[in-house]
Amino acid sequence: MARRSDHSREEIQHMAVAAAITILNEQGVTGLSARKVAKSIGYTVGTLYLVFKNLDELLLYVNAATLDELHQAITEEAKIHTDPTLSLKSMALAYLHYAQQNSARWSLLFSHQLPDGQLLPDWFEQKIITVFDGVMKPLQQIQPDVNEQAVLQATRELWSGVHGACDLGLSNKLNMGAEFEIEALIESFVENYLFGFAKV
Amino acid sequence: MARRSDHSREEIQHMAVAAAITILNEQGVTGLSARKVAKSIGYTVGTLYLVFKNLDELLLYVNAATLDELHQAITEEAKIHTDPTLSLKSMALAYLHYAQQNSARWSLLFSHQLPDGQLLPDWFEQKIITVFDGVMKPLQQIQPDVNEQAVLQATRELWSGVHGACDLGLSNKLNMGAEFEIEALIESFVENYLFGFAKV
DNA sequence: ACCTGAACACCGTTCAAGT
DNA sequence: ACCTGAACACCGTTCAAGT
Repeated sequence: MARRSDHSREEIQHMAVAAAITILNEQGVTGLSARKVAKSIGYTVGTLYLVFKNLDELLLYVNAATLDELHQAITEEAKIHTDPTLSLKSMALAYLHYAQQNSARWSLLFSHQLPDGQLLPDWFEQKIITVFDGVMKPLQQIQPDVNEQAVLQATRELWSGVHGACDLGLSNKLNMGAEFEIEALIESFVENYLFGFAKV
Repeated sequence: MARRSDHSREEIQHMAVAAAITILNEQGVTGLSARKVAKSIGYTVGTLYLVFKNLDELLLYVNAATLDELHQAITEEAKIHTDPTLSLKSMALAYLHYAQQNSARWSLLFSHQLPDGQLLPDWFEQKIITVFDGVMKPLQQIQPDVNEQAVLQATRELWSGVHGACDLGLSNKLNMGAEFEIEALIESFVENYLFGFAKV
């Protein structure tokens, strides 16, 4: 031991991220720890700190992968429809379904906060922008003459709503009776918001 | 030691909840622990487990107090205006400001999940309903002829949006340029949604 | 009956020491 | 140069023992 060079720095990083995702899926957010990740890739905890600044940095890479998958899940839905309202509705439902099927990863993506008030790195912010861009296009179709700044803001307004509904819905904080379903709520929400957005 | 009876069960519970709130305000969610709460009220950790089933139960009471305060902050705003749209706008802003000023407590309220998939106790669900009731009244004013089921759902649609905007906005996940402000975004969101809600 | 203190099984993070 | 193993300062939770 104590000198192996079985894997490069980058290989260890990738292995760790993959292991973390598996642990998240199997044991949830609270089941994840640096020690478990290290054990699962056959290294000591110390090695993880040779390759990542700390656990937060590892989680950042995990969240980056989640954000990429989320983006893919949403935009795949968008291609099917030519009507922008239908596109946005099915994108919203795709967002919900991704959250339902990957609840631990989805919840880590939004609950994880860097310490102090450290800002997210630029390449991570870029990924967020890319997701919003996918939502923005159908909105531009609906209101082609409005200035870009307004569409940018509307994108965030609409997506905040979809996100909030998924978040509260999946954590049972909407007090939904059996009477109404989260899918129907999200569809109706998108409809109502878009009607207001199209009013100008 | 080992037999004091300085305080009743209920007194220790209240002291613990108050201490937890102070720690949350001073050290944030990650700074809170059962051991710190115990130390701060002058008891051993073990005593906490005589009075609460576990840490989750203590946090539930902390969250109940937060929910009460949130409700009060929101409904105080509602009384000032007679116009329902203005009421809902200022309620949304009151929600945002409470979240900004009590970020640790607000974030615990929504991030805390009971283990397994245990359901929230009835008295806690009742508090959630009470908050939604405050939002529901102005919506009923806007659409007095629509059935209650629809207004119930619209309440959740609207409030999910406000919640999502606060959540993403305060955790810097909206990728807001300096160009637009979270307050303006929330006001515009409420306007757009209500326009769609009033369309029927 | 009430409370403690120590124990158990975990954490994240660091770093001297080994090869 | 790369990795380990042990240490440090923390966790939540339990429970025999003390008064």
